[in-house]
Amino acid sequence: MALRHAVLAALLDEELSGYQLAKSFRLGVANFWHAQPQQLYVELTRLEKDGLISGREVVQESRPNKRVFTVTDAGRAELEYFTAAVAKPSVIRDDLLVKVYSADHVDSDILIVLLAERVESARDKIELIGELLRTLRGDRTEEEFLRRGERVGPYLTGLRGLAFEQGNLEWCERAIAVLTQRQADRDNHA
Amino acid sequence: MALRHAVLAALLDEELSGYQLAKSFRLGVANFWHAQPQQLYVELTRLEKDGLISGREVVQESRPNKRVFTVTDAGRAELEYFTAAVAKPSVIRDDLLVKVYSADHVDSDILIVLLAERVESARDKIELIGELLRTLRGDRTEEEFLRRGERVGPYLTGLRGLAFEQGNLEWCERAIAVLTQRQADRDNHA
DNA sequence: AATTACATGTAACGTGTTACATGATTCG
DNA sequence: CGAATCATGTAACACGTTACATGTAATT
Repeated sequence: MALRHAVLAALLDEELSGYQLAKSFRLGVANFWHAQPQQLYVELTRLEKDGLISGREVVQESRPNKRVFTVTDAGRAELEYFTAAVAKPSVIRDDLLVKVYSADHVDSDILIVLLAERVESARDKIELIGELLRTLRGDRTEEEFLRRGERVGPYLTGLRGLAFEQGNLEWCERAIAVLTQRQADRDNHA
Repeated sequence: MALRHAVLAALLDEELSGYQLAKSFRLGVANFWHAQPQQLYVELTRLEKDGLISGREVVQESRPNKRVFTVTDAGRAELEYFTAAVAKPSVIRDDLLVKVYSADHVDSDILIVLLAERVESARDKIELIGELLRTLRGDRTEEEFLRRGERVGPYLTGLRGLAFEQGNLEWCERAIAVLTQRQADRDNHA
């Protein structure tokens, strides 16, 4: 059981449809849990069947109808139970790092291009999370919000995501510099 | 295909047995790819069957015999092909962050304990990676090593892992401070 | 007119985790 | 004498990804 709790957490403050949930995953939740929209629909079905969330149909005009979900008491209990259990170590999987690990055996040019692309996507992500955080805290300062605001949970995880992407950015730039330098040295030598 | 390339990358510089590979994953590779030892044995079998690595039996006295593996030319080609392909965005999954996301709805005491545990494991990890990096660079300075050393790939990914764990550490401490503060405020109010 | 956003699902397949299974040797 | 290290695997199950499948409405 895994995605299950991420979904429950995402539905705690807001009643969401599968589609909106997917959006929420792309933004906030993605900082610590990835899921394809399709997987979310499957999970929502399961959670409802297990009585941890309950759905209700919302009729819309000029938009397809949708089903929105809220966490039930049983769902809240499940989340509390989950929270009390020991946290498994975090899982990371990153293609790009696999490639960099092989740096001494593969073409550096390609790596530099891929690293530069990652720099760009990190920048975008930083921008996005920045907006999310601004929205959450409104016109309060961060200090003030963290002290008295509602929804510090999402804010804190947002901060982690932000730091992660900044780490990505800095590391990618460093890696590009190193690989470029080595390439220049090698060329001079030849 | 996923773990497959991480294994190939890990076997590039060194001939390793399944057991040693598992160790290598716990240390260096774990910074960007997680795998259970069991999974590695399965993957090694598959890779050998596909001709991407080749194994040879090493007879040992006073230790069980083992099979060590090297990457074949086909394996190297496969890695190069993989490297040239676009990198998928990195995947993160972290139980602890799911819990913190729910911070406004669950017991903070538990969260603080879990965060403190994570601080400890981050410290351990930082220690471990530090040693790994020192081993890799020998008596050279980092600058010097990155410029002229062999095996900069593993070194660079090590640096990323280090920064990641330091980010973890700082963030956990911040989160603990925030949650503690809020709890104190709430108690004073009551 | 085309693209993006809204809206929801199923089926096949690939991947990963956990539990099960075994056994020798070394270190504290 | 018990725990950790060395050493390798299988089987059942859980989880996740990709491809397939469909259709309306708003925006550019």
